[in-house]
Amino acid sequence: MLSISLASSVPIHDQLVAGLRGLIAEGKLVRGDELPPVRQLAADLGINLNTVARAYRDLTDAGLLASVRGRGTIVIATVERAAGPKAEERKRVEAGIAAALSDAKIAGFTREAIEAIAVRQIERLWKTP
Amino acid sequence: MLSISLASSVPIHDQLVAGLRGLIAEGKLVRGDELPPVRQLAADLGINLNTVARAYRDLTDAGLLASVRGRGTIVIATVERAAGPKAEERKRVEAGIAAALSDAKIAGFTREAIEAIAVRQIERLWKTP
DNA sequence: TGACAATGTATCAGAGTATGATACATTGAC
DNA sequence: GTCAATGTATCATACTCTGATACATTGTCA
Repeated sequence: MLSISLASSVPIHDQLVAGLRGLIAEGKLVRGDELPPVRQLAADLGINLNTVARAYRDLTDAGLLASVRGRGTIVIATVERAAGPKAEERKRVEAGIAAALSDAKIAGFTREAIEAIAVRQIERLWKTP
Repeated sequence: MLSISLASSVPIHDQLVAGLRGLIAEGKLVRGDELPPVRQLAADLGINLNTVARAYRDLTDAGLLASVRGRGTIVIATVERAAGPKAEERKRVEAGIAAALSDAKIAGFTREAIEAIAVRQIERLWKTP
């Protein structure tokens, strides 16, 4: 369900955060779901338990997860929020998309190719099943 | 023309690389343009010249810039490439877009909002003036 | 009720990276 | 040919990532 790359320059815990955020965004993890214990996930991925704990803590601080010592970690994020995104979040999101698209442009992607990729991913994330 | 955030967790030289890639992708920097000397750009941004040099070197290694000792640094990237993007680049680009969109989804963006943002940015980058 | 397993958290160490201060090498102009 | 301008190399310091290990909390079950 989750995969990481030890060769990548992006920190492992950031890869985990991105992966878990992706699962939540896709709806594969919903409010109330239990996450695997840090030791189990760490063993499955061949990394240290502290690295998984770091990712859990980051997402807990971000308000997406909740951890209780002795019990475990669950998802508390709800994708549909009552209030819309804040200005700060909008800025961050736009910057992230701009960086990805700039990269695509320089890499030689045509407008049609990048539009296809974007549309497909948006449909995958925002589809109403 | 370029701005950085010292408070951000992303390294300064990576911010510079992203910013310069963005300028190249937008066409504000084209093949042959001279970049400011590392000392000048460093002074303008209030950072060390090594940090700017690092960004220049990264982009030189990526084939976007060319530096000559004593002369300066110029842009050699051409946005329109003869060959299409490689599979590895496609994977990287898709991962970047997926991360940005997942972030947007969890932040509460609606499909319409994120589509508008994506379309606007794609048009800005790929417009044919 | 008490012992124990399961789970998250804290502490510390080693390796790597980012940033900066400083010195060096190369180019071109006068 | 000297000198200013520019990129590059070297070294130091602080910070971060990852991991090894120990601790604290929760719940179960005999």
